Amino acid sequence: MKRVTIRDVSEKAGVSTAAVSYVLNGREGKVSSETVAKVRKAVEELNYIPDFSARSLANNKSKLIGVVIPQTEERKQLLLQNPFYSELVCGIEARLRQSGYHMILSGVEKGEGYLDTSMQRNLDGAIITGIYQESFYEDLKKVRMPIVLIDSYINDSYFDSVGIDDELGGYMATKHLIDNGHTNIALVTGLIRKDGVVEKRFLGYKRALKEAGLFYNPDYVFEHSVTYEYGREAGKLIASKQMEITAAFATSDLMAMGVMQGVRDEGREVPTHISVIGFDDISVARISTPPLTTIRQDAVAKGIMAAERLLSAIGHTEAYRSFEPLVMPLELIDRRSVLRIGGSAE
Amino acid sequence: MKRVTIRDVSEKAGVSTAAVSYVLNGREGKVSSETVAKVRKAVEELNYIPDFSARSLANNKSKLIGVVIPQTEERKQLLLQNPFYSELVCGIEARLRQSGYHMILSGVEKGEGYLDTSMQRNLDGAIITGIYQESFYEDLKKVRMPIVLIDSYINDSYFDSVGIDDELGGYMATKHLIDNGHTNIALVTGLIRKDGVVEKRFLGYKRALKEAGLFYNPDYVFEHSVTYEYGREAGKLIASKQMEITAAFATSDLMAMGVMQGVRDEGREVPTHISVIGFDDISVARISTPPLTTIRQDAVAKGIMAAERLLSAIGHTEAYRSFEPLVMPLELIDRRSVLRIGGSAE
DNA sequence: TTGTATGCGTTATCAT
DNA sequence: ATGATAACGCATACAA
Repeated sequence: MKRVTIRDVSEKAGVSTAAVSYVLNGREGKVSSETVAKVRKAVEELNYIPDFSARSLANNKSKLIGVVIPQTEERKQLLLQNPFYSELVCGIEARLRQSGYHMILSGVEKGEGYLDTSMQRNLDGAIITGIYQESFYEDLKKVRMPIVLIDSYINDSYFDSVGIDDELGGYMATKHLIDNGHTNIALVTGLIRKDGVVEKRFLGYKRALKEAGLFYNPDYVFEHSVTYEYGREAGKLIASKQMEITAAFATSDLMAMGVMQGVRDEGREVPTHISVIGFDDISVARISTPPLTTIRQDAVAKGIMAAERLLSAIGHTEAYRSFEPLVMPLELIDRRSVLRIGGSAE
Repeated sequence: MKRVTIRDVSEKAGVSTAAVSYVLNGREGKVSSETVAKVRKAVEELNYIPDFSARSLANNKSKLIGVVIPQTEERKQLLLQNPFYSELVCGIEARLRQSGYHMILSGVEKGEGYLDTSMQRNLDGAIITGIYQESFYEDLKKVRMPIVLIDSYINDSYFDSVGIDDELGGYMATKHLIDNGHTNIALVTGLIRKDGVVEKRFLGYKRALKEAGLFYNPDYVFEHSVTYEYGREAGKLIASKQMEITAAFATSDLMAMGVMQGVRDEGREVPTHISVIGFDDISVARISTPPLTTIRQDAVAKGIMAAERLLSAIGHTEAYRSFEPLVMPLELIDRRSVLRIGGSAE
């Protein structure tokens, strides 16, 4: 299929390429309505489709957004297995497409930069989730394109960001357990990295403890990787050891599901023997046995808002730095995995 | 950050732009090793990054692959909620990136073409999953780029394809139930569309029935949408009605999970009262209660193979039509959701 | 082996 | 209002 160029259109319509370019880009005010009609007709008949590569070369706009999500360390595959990221991506893509943008979805080798990609592709902007080493963000800044960080506590006014109040979330979860009479509460979590979301949730956990006059016991924190498998392992430990633990706060639903299974592996029941509360409210949380009590955040909405912000930043050149970080709401979803114990009042 | 061009590099190195282009594109044979060294040095020092837009304009190669997956009808969001697609995408992206390609992931409005996108972006190829109207495929062919279809029974030698033997899968699942003494077997499925995968699974279901001398009873097929919700509804019907149904084959795990819940909603148990077998082996199948017996396919591998085939097709210009459709293996994973009933042998 | 010049499709500048 | 024409950055055919 031979490519139809803007020149073909201009010839067919009997006008200049500039005129065609004008009507194609909505600057119809600069051209007579008669010319507009002729051009539209020619475009239609020739089935003209503009070449974004050429366009990008001419004006440095690609209508392309880079979306980065974390990947598994071993197999270098996207972390889409975690439904949380899937939903995020769904939201982003839908919103972007609605405005005529496309999304390049990729992971990034750890330690490697994203500068190459952004420059090669003339990206109009990027949405970054996950947490990377500092040099990664420095690179990003050099490119001078709008960037939205999701779930990042990088404190740099260059970046716009959307997230949740993770500290509050951790507090809410732990408080809920405490309100139900639990005093020996485990924390099951992925690696607690500086400025990461789990660190904040961890902080919230400690705050709730302290507020209730409970001691923080380091032996009660099970920290490893954000996987079902590790959650299960932790669950086994919690259920088997001669510990007084009666409840666990898992910093992600994926892990919470594992914890519940681990508890069962040891012949004990959730919530009869061990109560469990998760974080995220991924779709399986609703359908697990028992249905998981959790802190809900709306991942799809998060993705949509991130895209929204990015698009608006792309529109308003250089004025985009003025954004306040966007903090999305949280909600406690009380299902069946937490048991009220003791005789404590509400 | 001012863009460093090939001209900057050539000047710094004291050679021509052609020389730079040669060493950058691996045609080092055309140039003295001394020049190569000078160029490499200059590239390094200037931190030169080629512009893919320009490259694309000059030689019609974009290093960009279009990946299309189905989307929800109502909200126009990607079907990534279904873990099956997530895994597919993971595999595709990982393999593509490994070869220096990027992926534009998108859904496509129903009825709308993909021709625009492919031409605008100068895509080097595309991977399509899902089933679309004929005109969609016709458009695709016009662009004359390599295309791999996943899970499609479009019979057109232009397209390469990777999939599984869905008929066999349906047969295996149904046969397994029959082998366990079941004779009244329901089918719970999404819309049975011509040339779609579920149609084939449906055919396999009927073949197993016929082979066992069982009658095909249209009242036993529950056909609607591929969702947990509908599965649940069907499960309720199956468990409540005064039917003789003792087992159900759900054409996707997502639905199978729903069926199990629906059965429970009616106060009955899986597999005690109703046996359930699914399809796909998504990750939650392993951790459901009870763990789901299912027909396993490896979605990640499917994605990797699709990407692999596409890349190879891109390499061998126009010779790519010679491919045989790739059929990936299937495996019955026997867990705990199917009960052996009656006194049948084997 | 190396350099020059042209084309790729579009936008934007500048005359007309 | 409209139409030439020069970038944009790279690859490559061709000349040296």
